[in-house]
Amino acid sequence: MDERTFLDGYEPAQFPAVAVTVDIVALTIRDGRLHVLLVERGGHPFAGWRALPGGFVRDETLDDAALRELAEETGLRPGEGRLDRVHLEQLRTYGDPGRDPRMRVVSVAYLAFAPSLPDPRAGSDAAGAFWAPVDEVGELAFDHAAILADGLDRARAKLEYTPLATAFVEPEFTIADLRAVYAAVWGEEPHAGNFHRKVLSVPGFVDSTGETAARAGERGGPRPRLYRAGDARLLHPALLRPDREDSVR
Amino acid sequence: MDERTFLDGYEPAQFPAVAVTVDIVALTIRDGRLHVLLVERGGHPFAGWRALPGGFVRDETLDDAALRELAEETGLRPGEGRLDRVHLEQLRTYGDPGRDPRMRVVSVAYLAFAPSLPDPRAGSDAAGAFWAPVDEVGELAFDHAAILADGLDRARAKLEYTPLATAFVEPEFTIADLRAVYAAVWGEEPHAGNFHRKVLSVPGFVDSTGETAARAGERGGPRPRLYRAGDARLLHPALLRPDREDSVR
DNA sequence: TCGAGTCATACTCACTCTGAGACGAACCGG
DNA sequence: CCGGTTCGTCTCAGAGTGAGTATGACTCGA
Repeated sequence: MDERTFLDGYEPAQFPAVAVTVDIVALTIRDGRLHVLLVERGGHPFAGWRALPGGFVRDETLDDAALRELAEETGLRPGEGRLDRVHLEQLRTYGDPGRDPRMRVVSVAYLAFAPSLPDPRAGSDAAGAFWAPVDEVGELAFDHAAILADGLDRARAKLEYTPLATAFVEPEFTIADLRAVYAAVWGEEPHAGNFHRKVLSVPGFVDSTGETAARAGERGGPRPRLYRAGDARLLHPALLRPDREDSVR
Repeated sequence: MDERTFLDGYEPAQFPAVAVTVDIVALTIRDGRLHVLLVERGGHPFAGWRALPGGFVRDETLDDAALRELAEETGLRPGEGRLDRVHLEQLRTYGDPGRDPRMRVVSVAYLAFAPSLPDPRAGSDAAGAFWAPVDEVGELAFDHAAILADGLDRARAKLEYTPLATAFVEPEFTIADLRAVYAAVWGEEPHAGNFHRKVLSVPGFVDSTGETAARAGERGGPRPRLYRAGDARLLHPALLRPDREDSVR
């Protein structure tokens, strides 16, 4: 029997019934604080609980499913306006039996980073979607609290060695804008002078536009220079976090 | 309707039919070269091709499924002998429609690191399993070449900032053993003196046993000291690879 | 219009980490 | 016993680091 004949007669039947979903950890910065996109669940199970946005995978790639769900929950369309500037990457897959009481559900979690997006309008699966500060999230449905924690860990780590921070700011930004991203995600303010020196010394992190902001900050100071994201994919040398003593355990 | 009533009447039916599998990128070092565990496929599709070991997920966690598949393909049992020293971590999930011609298959890939394991005996799903040097792998079935490439990238990167290298060596090892791991995975020999200094200066990377190897190497030299893996989970400072100019693109 | 406060940017300084090389002693095979 | 190899240590110059200071451009409110 050759491969053609085999495939024509193939009967996809005796594998366990499993549903595959995507869940999104969408992060943005509003008012200097890190926020995550949540939905309030309308139906069982966990009716009324907060949860990460997500849904079943259709006849599409996993990446496309994540982008579609993100678009549905925020009310924006892929490629429309600000949504095409979103950075999306696969985080991890969660598939413990029993994580969903209905049936076996394997969920591919995605991590999304975006400049401040408008307030979302409700999608079809959710009674409502909204941005919540990550330090005021509280309990979440399913194992979503663990997924969010993994997403935050990943985001904090990737700020160190990738130009990820540029995904949180407008296309033209100042060094201070970038510093505010690090402060919000890491929860501590980097030393302004050293941060400035390091960002400019890493090849390909930022490109100067030659322009200067039209106005200074609200509280004064000189008008800062404007930069665009460079073409680096990895920061070399990295911008390491101030000493964390969590290296051992 | 409360949640109990909802769940009792829940009918898992109208989600798309998807199969979930695990695929394993199992790496080890033999004769100073990095090897990956492969199987030769017995049945269609890709009959006769080489592939990564893997199989369907049963009523078990994804991690357990990966461990079970690894045990089946190597002929070792979990917890038996050397297999309990294997380091196993989730790599990434691959789910493009069409990656398997039979049906929609979402595959959760795992990365395994082990000290040199005995030659495997064939599992049930595979006509045979064997270790192949990673630089002589050639074409693989499905999208397994891409999975392997992602796994190698991850392994090379994790050597820098985690004590992963200790998973490739015996419980008691010399600094030179460790250096050989870095040389095999990175493809270049680190500077012996500097490597020695850095390994010993990173807190928690290795602990001295106080012992000395019974014999020196085949080609002479003093008898090296023996070490055990320390309790660090992250290396601080990291052992960075010699300059790679792939940071930009 | 003026003064106090804020901030971008540049610079200094002491310290640490790094790569490259050198060296002596221990140990191998022949 | 000898030549060659390796372990472990040391040195040195250069790069990167955190912490602090300095200057002048800008804000707001008096």
